Amino acid sequence: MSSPLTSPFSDQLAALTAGCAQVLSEKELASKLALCRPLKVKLGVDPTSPDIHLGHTVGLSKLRQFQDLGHEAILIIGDFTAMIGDPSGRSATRPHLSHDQVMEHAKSYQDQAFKILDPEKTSVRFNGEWFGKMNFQDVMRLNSRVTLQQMLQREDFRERIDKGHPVRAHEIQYPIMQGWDSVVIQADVELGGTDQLFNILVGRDLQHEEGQHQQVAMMLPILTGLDGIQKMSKSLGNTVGITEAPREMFGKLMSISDEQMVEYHRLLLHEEFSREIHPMEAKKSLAERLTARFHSVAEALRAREEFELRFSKKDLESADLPSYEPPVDLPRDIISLGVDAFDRVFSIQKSRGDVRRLVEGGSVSWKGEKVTDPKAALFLDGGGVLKLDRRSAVRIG
RNA sequence: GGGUAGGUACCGAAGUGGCCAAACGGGGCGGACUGUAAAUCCGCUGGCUCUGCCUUCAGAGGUUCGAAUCCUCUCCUGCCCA
Repeated sequence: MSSPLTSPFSDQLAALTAGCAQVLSEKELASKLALCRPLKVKLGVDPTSPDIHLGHTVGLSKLRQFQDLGHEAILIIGDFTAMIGDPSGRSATRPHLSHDQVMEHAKSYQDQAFKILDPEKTSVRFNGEWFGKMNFQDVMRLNSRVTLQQMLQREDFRERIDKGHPVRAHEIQYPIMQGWDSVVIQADVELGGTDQLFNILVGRDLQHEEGQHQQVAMMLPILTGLDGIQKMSKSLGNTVGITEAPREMFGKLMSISDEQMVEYHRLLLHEEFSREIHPMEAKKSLAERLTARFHSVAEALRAREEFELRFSKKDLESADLPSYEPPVDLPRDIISLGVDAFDRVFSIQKSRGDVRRLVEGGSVSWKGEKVTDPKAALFLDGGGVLKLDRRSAVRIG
């Protein structure tokens, strides 16, 4: 392929806008592309948690696409903005993070982002670089460029005000800061989820104030999390992390609803979901392909086989389960064993009450036999499989 | 600064002296059914040495045989006024 920058800009336009929920505006993007120079394309991430999940990859993939077409990818790590936390799509103030916490997250964030981006061609900028230097006067000057009324147009602020929920003054700084990032790096394009529209438009306003060309806003659809309702977000516990083990990833993807498959195909595989195939087959294929993307084809296939063995055929005996060796001094009653196994093998803290409920609910089995008596003691000699809940089972001995 | 309404479990929301570990709804978890889908049905949803005991109803004291409920002070939030 010849240098992408020499290709007619219209070729790029179609490819770049594909998959976008909204582009403000395509016309502006077209004229920027017509300049036949690498565009500065900005994507901001806030390291509010240490891991990148599939939801993040939607934007990162789009950024990668720009990169591959010869544009300049600028990944903004919002070490300062993360301390505020984007109030987008939230009905409550975010918990405050310390800068140290944020910087810890930032490192792994960056590493994980490079699983998608080309590290050689990515400029990574921390917005603490400029915000850290600002004094109060600078902050006031910046704030004077926007009006309170503008900030309050944001629907989530409005909503909270209407509901009588507090909106703290620092929260309205968030869009201003995100906008200022664009001014500092002189962004030509900013990518973001549709919930970022307001913030990105503030960026345009500020750029205009500063006499810069305004960035094009490219809004990407937001990936729904595993609950099928809310957006994928670590704090909602509905994510698939890109560093998760193959079988975790595969298993989690198998739990999405049929309706979500359309969206997952479109946003993650960039293709239309075919209704021709049996939904379960389609889902397995989806799970396998995505697992392969972050691991390997072989690992993905193995994850699939494991899944089929374990969950479709329910053959726990042959499944590759983590082994568990209970401490010698641990009582052999089902509750004690369960609590200890959850803790040691899965790093899940369960109370004795939790495990008791699992037992009473009929979830626990030992060597294929249900154990429903919370007082039952297991005779472990000879070993066997201890199933704890839907997803957790261990092999003893 | 003044007035006023509030702060209950993951969330929403009852309860206003004992029958309150706290109704109800949502969410979550488990089971049945399945395709780890959806829908539906059933159970569970503070901790424990579990027919009982312990810690919870913003926080600290107090009244009382007994408090989420009454009193005092403190902290926090909304709304109205300034």
